[in-house]
Amino acid sequence: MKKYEMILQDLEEKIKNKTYQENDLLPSENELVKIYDASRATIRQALKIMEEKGLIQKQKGRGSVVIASSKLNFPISGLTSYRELQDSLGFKSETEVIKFEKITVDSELAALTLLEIGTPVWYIIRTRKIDGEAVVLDTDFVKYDICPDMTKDDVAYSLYDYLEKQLKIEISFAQKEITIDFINNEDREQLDLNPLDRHIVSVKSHVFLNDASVFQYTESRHQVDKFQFTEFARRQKR
Amino acid sequence: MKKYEMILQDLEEKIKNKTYQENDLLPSENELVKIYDASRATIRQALKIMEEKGLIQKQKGRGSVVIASSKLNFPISGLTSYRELQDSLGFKSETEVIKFEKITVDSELAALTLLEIGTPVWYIIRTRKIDGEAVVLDTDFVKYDICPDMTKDDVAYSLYDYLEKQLKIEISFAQKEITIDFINNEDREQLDLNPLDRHIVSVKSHVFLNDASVFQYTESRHQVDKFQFTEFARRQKR
DNA sequence: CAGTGGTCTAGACCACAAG
DNA sequence: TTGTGGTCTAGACCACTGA
Repeated sequence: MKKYEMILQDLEEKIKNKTYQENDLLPSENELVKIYDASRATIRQALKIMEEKGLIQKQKGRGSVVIASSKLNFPISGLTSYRELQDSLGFKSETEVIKFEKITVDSELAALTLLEIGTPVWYIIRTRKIDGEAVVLDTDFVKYDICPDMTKDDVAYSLYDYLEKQLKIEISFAQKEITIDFINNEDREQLDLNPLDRHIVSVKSHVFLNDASVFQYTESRHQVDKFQFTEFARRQKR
Repeated sequence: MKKYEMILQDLEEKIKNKTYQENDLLPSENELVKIYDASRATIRQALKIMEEKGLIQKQKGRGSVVIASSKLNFPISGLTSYRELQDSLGFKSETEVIKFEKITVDSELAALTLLEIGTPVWYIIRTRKIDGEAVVLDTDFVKYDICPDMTKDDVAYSLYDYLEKQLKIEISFAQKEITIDFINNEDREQLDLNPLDRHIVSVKSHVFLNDASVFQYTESRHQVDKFQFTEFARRQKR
């Protein structure tokens, strides 16, 4: 393991431990240099990541404050898959695979997915049940060439788990869009919706690999009262 | 201006210019060292920021690819205020200040805002109109001590503009939560809602200063069909 | 004032991608 | 094999904070 990762891990542990408490200052960078026998640049790399994660807030001339994140409810934000989310919250959940087939991108689909016309893709539709109630409808288009041997069972568990852990594919970033759409016939068919509801939350994502190519397009449709999205956001300097 | 900021600005300009086109590789870090007469660490600092902004994707052993962001619709994400959003989209918008008064945080409000009981705060309610239609209802609690001289006119234009540009307050980060709530009486009163709608999008934010203290709590309630949220998210390594 | 984090330099070795 | 980005070092000066 890299040195800055070890330092990072140790500092995170000590924050969980309450060795460093909320609103305390961490040891100064120069002290951390001595503690971990590392250069200041290496220490700063670890601290940078902690700042991005929302664990500390650095202040020039003062030090690094441990952020009172326990006051805040939730992991923090980012690109999180359904299973990870459920695991972290401890809900019982099931996935039903409605459709699992190989198709080819046509012109209409190309505009939606940003994949090129003619690209073979897996076309996957799944419902997600929590406590027996179908609350999420997922539609996925995944580049076939990346994962030709994928099976129905793999996607029933977790698509991301299969791609990242089994195939060691490196997912790099995603562009997401959240909007509120009208409920359509398929939503009614597949989900357990309140008859009075007219709307559904739609989360559309383009997911990219390390080489900056699109490899997946997903739409997740969530029952409105089961939906929650949290984000830790740093203010952009312009 | 700092050296890495100048390099950053120049590279961003050259991407907008199409000097460096989408899916092209930037010059290598060692070439950039020569071009800008800087150390590699300084070059890397500029590139790091570009990667975080979603402008480039770095690849070990290959180089830095310019991301095809023009395929994607929208600025990118982050903590964005209403006026900035409207400016960037070129909509005509008006703000009406419904309430603007000084109150003191009681125990109920303390739990909501994470401010301490007894803290004096500005209590502000505003509606946002686009093309004459009231679509957003904002409720703000802002620490009074930070901005005692604030006026109704300041918040009618833009709260963030006043705090950041006039008072030079440095907003550091925010924790946001998006949920779908039931429409309440105040929503009906203040917003131009479809009578058939039962739900509204609620965006709740705790906003923090550089010293990691809460200084504002905001709830924005958006008419469902006018709401859109986009995010550029990098995959977290665990 | 002393100590902090922010910026910058010049060098080094490594793992990885591509030809 | 060559060149890339990733990691790491040892040093330096600066602007800022708080006593």
